[in-house]
Amino acid sequence: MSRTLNNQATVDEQLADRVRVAAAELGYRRNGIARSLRLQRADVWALIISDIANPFFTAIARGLEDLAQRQGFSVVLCNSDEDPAKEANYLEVAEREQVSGVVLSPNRIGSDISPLTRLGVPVVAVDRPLRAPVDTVLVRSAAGAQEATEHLLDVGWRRPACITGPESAQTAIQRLAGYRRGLLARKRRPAASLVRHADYRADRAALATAELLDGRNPPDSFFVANSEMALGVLQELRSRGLTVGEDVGLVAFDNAPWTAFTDRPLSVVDQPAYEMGVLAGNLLLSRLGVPLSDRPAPRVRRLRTELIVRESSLHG
Amino acid sequence: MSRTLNNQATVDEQLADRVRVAAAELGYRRNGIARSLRLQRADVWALIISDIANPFFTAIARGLEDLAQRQGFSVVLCNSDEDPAKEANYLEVAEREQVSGVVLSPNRIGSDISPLTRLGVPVVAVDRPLRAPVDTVLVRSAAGAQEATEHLLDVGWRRPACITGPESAQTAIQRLAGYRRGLLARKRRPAASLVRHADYRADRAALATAELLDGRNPPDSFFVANSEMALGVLQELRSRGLTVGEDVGLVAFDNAPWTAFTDRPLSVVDQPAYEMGVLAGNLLLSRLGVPLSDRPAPRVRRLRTELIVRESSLHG
DNA sequence: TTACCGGGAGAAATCGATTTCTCTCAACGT
DNA sequence: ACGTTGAGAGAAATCGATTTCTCCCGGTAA
Repeated sequence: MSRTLNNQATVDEQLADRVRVAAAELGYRRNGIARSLRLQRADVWALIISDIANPFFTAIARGLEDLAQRQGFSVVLCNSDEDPAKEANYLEVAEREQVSGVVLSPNRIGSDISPLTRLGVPVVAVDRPLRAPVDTVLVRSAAGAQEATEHLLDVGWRRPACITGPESAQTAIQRLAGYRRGLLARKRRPAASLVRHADYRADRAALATAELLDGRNPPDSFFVANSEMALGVLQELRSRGLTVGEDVGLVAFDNAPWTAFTDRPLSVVDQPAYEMGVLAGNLLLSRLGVPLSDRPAPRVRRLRTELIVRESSLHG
Repeated sequence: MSRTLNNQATVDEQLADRVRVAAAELGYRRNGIARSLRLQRADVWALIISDIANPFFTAIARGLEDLAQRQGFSVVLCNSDEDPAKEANYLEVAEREQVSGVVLSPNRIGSDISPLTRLGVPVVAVDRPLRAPVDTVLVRSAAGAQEATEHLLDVGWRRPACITGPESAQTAIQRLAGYRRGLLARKRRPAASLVRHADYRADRAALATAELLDGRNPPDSFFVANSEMALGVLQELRSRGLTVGEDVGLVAFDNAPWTAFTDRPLSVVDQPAYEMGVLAGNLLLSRLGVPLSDRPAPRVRRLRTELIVRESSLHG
């Protein structure tokens, strides 16, 4: 039976046919659980992302899933919701269910994945680094931020501010660093008074914008570290009657679908999220059939962003 | 061992302690696969949604997951991507892995879930009905559309158009029907020339908008059946120099995060997506421990929408 | 004192697909 | 004609947790 259904060469074709016919007639369905138990693995990957409502992560999910599907794997999507406890729970679920691979956007750099690595389950970190030595897919956030900042300066804005994420987030740190480098590359001196850490949410970004604009030496433009915060910035600017791409310059991270449709369309730093998902899947694949001892050293891949200039960064 | 770890009453506490200590020392981790094989079920629910990039569905996912987590279940999220083949594949995966329940937003009313129901795995349909007799969570789309249309008329718009989804989508049909009822309720005669079926995507909605505006008797306002199409409408209006909430009225389905931040903020029909997820989970729960024969007849729950009036529907 | 009852724990069966083992039969070479 | 080889297929072992079966022993009642 097993030999027939898995198309082993040693089975007489005539008998195999009879088996298949009988199986079809009886409505036989193979039990994936029993199969996994015997094979010590499931044809399932887990993708544990930190925010299912963030289009950036859902794009990663699509990339990973399209690849997985082509390779005969299914993807279990889990939402850790930026909550370390939930993340730990899902890592445990992944371990218990013996998925064959895990892609994770870790909440903290120190997230504990040892139960998985101990069992030889390959783990790939995406978007954020992990202290543990695993394959990692990152974005050249700093370079993207630098390019965005230089762009603002190049089109004529003189005092770009930076609204970045929480200090606990690697991506926020990188984007701030890139902003600073952009200023330096254009012979401007970075000023701490032009930098605000928000929490990647719209509300706090709106507050930060207000603060900046009410400061002694207000900025004339903004580099914003993600698209949700850009919404907050836009709101605050509008409430003051300021138009982006005219009175104020704006570039934000993330090429969310709606960014092309706001008034004015947003200039954005596009992260190759879909490709990140595909790449993470390929890294997983490259370790799947391979015994622990033969596995290559962990690799870190850094993908380039692309600056998409629309209208919000135009200089009036 | 099993008795200890599952806290059976019949185990001597002292022995149980020794077992637990030993288990901890050896780094014992229970094999969820073997457990599922024996118990003939996994503590996993599958949620098969049709578009992971749609905030409406991710909100359903959050609701379902929060409930599941409280009940000790994990949620496997699968993305059918409006593709019947993918949907069928994931239904099969769910069957093979013997998940204990499935929540599905079916691509077609005729989607075949018989393999699951035959095994006694409860299925709940969300957002869209299924011909098969299962618990279903729907939105009172028609009522929401009617309310939105009446609102447009009540604030002074005289010729609202309707841009709805494809004719194959139940939700699109419902929303169109609601639009018609709204007109009739205010003594207006629905005109086919003011109705367009787009495909729930921005591009086609932009085209439809252009068509309507270029018609002989153009509309002065729009009821749009989802938020992504609203993006397309906004784009087309802006390219013609028309401002919503001033020159043109607009109400759209879906309270997406960005709708509050566009210029002007969009008046929307808010669907209780999170609650739908919770409700679907509760329907699943109510059937889980119950033998097939004792199960209640399938129930259909219809949730109310809420009209959120912002500025895009204001009459100039 | 003997018979019975019941708690507790070790041993064995169970779940279903896969893999390994073993046996049969036929073909081939010497 | 006999021994060897190998293909093919049925039987049995395997994966690991749970559940059932069995047995032992202490306590209680007759």
